Amino acid sequence: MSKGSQTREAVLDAAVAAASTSGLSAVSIGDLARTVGMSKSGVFAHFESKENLQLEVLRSAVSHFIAEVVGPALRKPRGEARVRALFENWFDWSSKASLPGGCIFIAAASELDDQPGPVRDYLVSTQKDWLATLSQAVRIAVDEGEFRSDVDAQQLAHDFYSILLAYHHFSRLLRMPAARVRAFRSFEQLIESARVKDAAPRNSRGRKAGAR
Amino acid sequence: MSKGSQTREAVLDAAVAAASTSGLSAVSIGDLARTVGMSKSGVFAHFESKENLQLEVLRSAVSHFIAEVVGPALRKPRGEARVRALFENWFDWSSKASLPGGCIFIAAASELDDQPGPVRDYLVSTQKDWLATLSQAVRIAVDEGEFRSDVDAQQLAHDFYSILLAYHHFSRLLRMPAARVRAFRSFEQLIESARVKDAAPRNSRGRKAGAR
DNA sequence: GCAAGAATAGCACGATCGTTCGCTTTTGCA
DNA sequence: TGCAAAAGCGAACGATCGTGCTATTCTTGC
Repeated sequence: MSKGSQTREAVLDAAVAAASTSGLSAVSIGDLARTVGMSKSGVFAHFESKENLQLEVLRSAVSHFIAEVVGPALRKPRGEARVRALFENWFDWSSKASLPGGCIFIAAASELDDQPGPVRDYLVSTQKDWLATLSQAVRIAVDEGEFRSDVDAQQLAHDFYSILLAYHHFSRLLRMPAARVRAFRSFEQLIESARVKDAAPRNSRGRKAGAR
Repeated sequence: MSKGSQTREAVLDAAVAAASTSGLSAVSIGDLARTVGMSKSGVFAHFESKENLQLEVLRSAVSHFIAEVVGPALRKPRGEARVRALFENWFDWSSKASLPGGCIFIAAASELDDQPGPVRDYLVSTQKDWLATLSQAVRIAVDEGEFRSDVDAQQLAHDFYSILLAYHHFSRLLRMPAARVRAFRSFEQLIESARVKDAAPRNSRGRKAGAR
């Protein structure tokens, strides 16, 4: 890797960390230069504009997200295991050290929701991709016979998302230690209610056979 | 009301609206002065500092919230009706015209969650109050015999909150028309699972008498 | 209707913002 | 090893930020 893209990545890493705590637009190029030990113009030269810097920050975060959350989960077996991995990896990602302010996408979401432009557009597209990935994993679990066939995959993905949003809110703003427990309790409850109930054959409602 | 506090309120109303879309710290005194048709120093004179202005913006939003959400709900009968009113009023509040960027507390929450200081402190205290109000209403519904006695009031309040957070996220960022439907579906499901089930007496688990 | 006091305007300040430009240093390939 | 290209620096720009200070204008109680 050339020297240029090397420092460029260092700058982006610092910018991602800063943006997760202070927000995308609050990260100034001057601050950024100071934390990486460069001149303002030296930093600026790597990005044609501040808007482009913000885009690159999100892009960098996305590729980390894919490498640390989506990738490992896709290596898990199809079905509930993969759904769990997606959620748990996501959870870990949002509280890892390199994101001192929590999940940068959640922070960016409420910052950009009324700021039209390419940065918002990109964020929206990544969030749609992520929602699609989640509901796709749920649909696979249905196909594999682990989740009930009447499970609404999109609604379940939506519910997973809402758990993480609440965790973010309660743990970061209110510093509630119970937030993590509550989040996983809600998650387990959702999984439980989606599962095919093998142990309750007395139930009178029609059910598909227990798959494999 | 004196002329002073009159314009002061006009400034605050404009500031609340602006903060709901752009965030508290993105609202500059210059912009504010322009929208209300005053000079920068004229606006500034009403607040000793920008930090104080932000505090007053939140305080103003809180008193509106109490007047439009909490107050009317407390006038409803104790029990499920009041719980419903709290949630629905909250929902309406977060999408009313004077808050073009949605619920200002949710916006402020993710903006301030890593910015220590009096503004954050105030926001945290109001959010704790609101959570307490919600779970108190749930507890009353339990006492009245409308909700099951094993309902975890805090968890339910937490779940209500998470529905609204998700609604905010999906409707504002992703502009999903289905967000509202999903939110109310989740809400009804929570209410349903909290309700005392009069129509299912065959259930073997111990239950209290059907209370009035 | 006038005087006292509140409300607002005008101007200036230092700081910081994103951005540009010309120059120097460093890098990497022939 | 030499040299073109890449990378980084330093200074400066216009704009805007929050915040003072001093006038001037407007409100309000008598």
